[in-house]
Amino acid sequence: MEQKIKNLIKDALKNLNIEVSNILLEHPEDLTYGDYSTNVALAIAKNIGEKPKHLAEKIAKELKRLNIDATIEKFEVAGAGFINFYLSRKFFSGSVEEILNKGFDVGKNKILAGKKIMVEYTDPNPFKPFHIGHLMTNAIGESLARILEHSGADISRANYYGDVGLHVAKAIYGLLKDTDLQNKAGSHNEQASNIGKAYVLGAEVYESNDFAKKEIDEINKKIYARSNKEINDIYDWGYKVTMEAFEDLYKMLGTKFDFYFPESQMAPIGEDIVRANIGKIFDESDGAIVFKAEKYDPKLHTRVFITSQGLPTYETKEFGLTEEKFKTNPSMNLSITVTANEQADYMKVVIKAISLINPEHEKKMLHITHGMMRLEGGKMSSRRGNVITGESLIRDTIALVKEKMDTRNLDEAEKNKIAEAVSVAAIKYSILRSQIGSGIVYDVEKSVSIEGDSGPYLQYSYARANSVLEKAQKQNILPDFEKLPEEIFEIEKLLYRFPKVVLRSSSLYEPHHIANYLIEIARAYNSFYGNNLIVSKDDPISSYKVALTYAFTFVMKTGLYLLGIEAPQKM
RNA sequence: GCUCCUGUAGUUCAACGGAUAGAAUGCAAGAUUGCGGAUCUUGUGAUCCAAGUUCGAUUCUUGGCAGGAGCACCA
Repeated sequence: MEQKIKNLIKDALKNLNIEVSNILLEHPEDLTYGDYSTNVALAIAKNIGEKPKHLAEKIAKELKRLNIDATIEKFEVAGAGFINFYLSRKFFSGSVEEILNKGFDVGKNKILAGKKIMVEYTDPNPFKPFHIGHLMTNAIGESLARILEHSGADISRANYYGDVGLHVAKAIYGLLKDTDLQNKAGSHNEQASNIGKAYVLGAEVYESNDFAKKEIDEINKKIYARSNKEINDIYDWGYKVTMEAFEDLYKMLGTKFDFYFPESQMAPIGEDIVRANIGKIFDESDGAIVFKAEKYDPKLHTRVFITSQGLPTYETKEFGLTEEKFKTNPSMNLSITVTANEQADYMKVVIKAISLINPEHEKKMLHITHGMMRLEGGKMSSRRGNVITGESLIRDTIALVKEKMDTRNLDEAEKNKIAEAVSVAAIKYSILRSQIGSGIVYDVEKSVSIEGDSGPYLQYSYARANSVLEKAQKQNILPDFEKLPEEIFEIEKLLYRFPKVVLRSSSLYEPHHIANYLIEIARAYNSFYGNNLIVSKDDPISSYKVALTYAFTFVMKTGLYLLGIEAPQKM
């Protein structure tokens, strides 16, 4: 449709002997301005030396002479020189029919067809708590992965985790000091939670107590060397249960990773590359191997790649990770890493270094950063340990959802499943509703109690539409396009725009456009629902309203899927 | 001190350089003998400041002010 209108405008301009390479056609924000709008007259008026409005009138006149089919109801000149197009009843019923044909494939496009893209996100470390920052990265990464997939990309999901390092030593120190925390009686979630506590304990004394600090450094060396049986046993157990606990969370959050990259294996790969380039790209400074990025870009800074003690830093490991990613996926077109924005500058330095060694890799790397997730009450730092864990946040949210739920025809298992889906929706929607760059303040109470701008509201709209369809099925009213209403409902004017919203989210790597769009269609559908009796034997257009309801459910469920949110039939 | 990000209704967020700056929530008023009241309808209310570019700036540029993040052996 869009192309059709563009061609029409092009033809009209040609008749006026005007050549324009790029015609901007957009959906006006305000539906009263029509379904499509172009500003060509405004854009070219100056070059041609005419008043925009006058030129718009001329173009409109020319459009009128062209053969326009029945999908366009009318068009008119408005404002400073816009030409607005109003689509017809026929177009909208056709678009609803198209959505029904596509089903859950609605909104798919092929702009990334044939592209292999890896998305790395979440990245929690074994032995450390999975905190709400990980939850945020996961929500964003999973949504991006699904959106890009919907655009035809061949997506793989990757997880990078610190299986060795000081944080492990801190946790093991804690476990050695407080052996109760080694209790293996509970579920792996409970055991992982104890290990998290042990980490907090170790992290605290590392800062405050020099003696403990030395002890932890010793443990760290023993972990690397695997020289102590007791430490090895604790390590193997702790590694296993914390990783298992993460998998439980991923399952609940709807993520399945294809690749796991452990830091311990990335480090030597990176170290080889760094050491091979000392004197060329890397310099020695105070006994450490550093990269002076400011030599190449004044906005960057120097970072240590190998410490004066000879240990590779995170920078070097990232180097190895990049190498490994491209090695395991030779034909990869793009490697996306999602992290919090505190790593933005650090990553720029690393990527700069990579560009000097392997410019091909650098061109295919994209770092997407997001703001902090905060709760009422301020800061959190995983190093200091005063964190809110992802699991506790979900648990608290579930408790609140259960209080609010209408439990009439549900058994306990079903109820739990739905409460879980609603809670995950509440959290994910709070994260994905706004631009990912800036931080969010998450208020558990509000995320579920807010009406009208929340994940649960979207799910509720979907579930209610499903009830309508159930009733229609019972009365044997099937979707049909024979008899059409005269009125064009707002919901119809929004539903056909879904593919364009997906396209936008996908090309800008911004999930929030979909979140905002879903709120719009939920509101429009609820309004339609409130003002119309949809299922009615006596109403000749009931079949069309049922078709419209089906279309809404397809778009809503697909949209929620792209945000990583489940849409239960009932709730 | 330097670098990056963000400043929009009371609050939380939108707006590919375009029209009367959209929603949600809050507040005020109203609807429901129908399909799920976690609903619907109406009203209320905002671009941090100052210059510049442009036919047109919330958007781009510069300078302030305010908040967040980062800046050498942590990740």
